[in-house]
Amino acid sequence: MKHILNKNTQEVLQAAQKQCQQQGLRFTTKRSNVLQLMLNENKSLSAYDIMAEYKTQYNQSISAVSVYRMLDFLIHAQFVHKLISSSQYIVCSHITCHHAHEIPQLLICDTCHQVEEISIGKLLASELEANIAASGFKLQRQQLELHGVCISCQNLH
Amino acid sequence: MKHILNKNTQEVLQAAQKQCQQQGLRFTTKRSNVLQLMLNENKSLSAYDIMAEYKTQYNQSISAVSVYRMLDFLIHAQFVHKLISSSQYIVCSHITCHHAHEIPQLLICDTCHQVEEISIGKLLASELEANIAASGFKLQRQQLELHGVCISCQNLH
DNA sequence: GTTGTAATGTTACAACATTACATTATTTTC
DNA sequence: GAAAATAATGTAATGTTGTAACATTACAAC
Repeated sequence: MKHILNKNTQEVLQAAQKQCQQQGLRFTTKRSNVLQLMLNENKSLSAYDIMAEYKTQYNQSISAVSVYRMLDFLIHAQFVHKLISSSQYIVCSHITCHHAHEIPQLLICDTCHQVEEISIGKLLASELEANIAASGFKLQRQQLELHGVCISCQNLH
Repeated sequence: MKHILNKNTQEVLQAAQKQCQQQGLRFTTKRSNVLQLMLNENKSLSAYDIMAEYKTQYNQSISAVSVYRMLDFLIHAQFVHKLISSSQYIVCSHITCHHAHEIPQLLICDTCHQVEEISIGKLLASELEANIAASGFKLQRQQLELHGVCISCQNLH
């Protein structure tokens, strides 16, 4: 299944703001700045990367704790994914989409840190779940993170 | 597919020793101790857990650095898996098996830290790979980590 | 404007991991 | 078997990621 992906940063920011309004969440300047910063970088970033970039781009110091809190907010609002496997953070590719979010399957390039987000097909998802249910196991986090090298980095050598 | 799983600790240790001999790897006392310790605990452990357990079980202090080095060794020898998502380590369930290792699918219980290792079916694996190959992405780490609650912990409430 | 709640700041620290260099143990070579 | 080479382990310092506890500031509701 192919989705319409994020267009420009402004559009995504406006969509985010609108969604927050509708849900009664505060889309503060700093939260918006962090999201904007992450949209500009086209790759996953650590919390400390974000802290440094914030300082650079907005000429204002921000503490690590604040970054983590803003990331928590953005994750709960479903604007950002945490990559557990690399302790990094990336904007969700589907902020401007309106369909329900499926199990995200994240292809993480270990060379350039770009992340491609594809949704796992319904069939595949149900097979995986059946495979798991056989053990009586109850899934919590539904997110597949797969590490490798993206097509651009393969071509570089 | 169901495999014969590890039997008792002694048997696994002997199998490990034999495999090291065949490959010219040194299965030192401390490496063996660490593996034994991990076999005794029926759950995943952090490097610092292992350090503490080592002290308790062998009445000898060992540094974090050494633990990490021994874990590296055990991982390369394919005796141990690293759970990226929780920064913990667990003995591979297939040390005494002789078939080629398939993509491990690890069901990690977030309550008791027990890990069930099931091998992903060939069909499912090829579907996943096809899904990924469509993006030109080249997989590196082939390990699926799935978090949830195991059947025993569900029954406890 | 006062008050209550949410957001952010500050400080301290916990947990996980690596680097650099020293020392010890084992193997190899002669 | 002694010297040299290599592998394993020890020690100290530090880097990275993340959280806890509490203070302060900003904003919304009344």
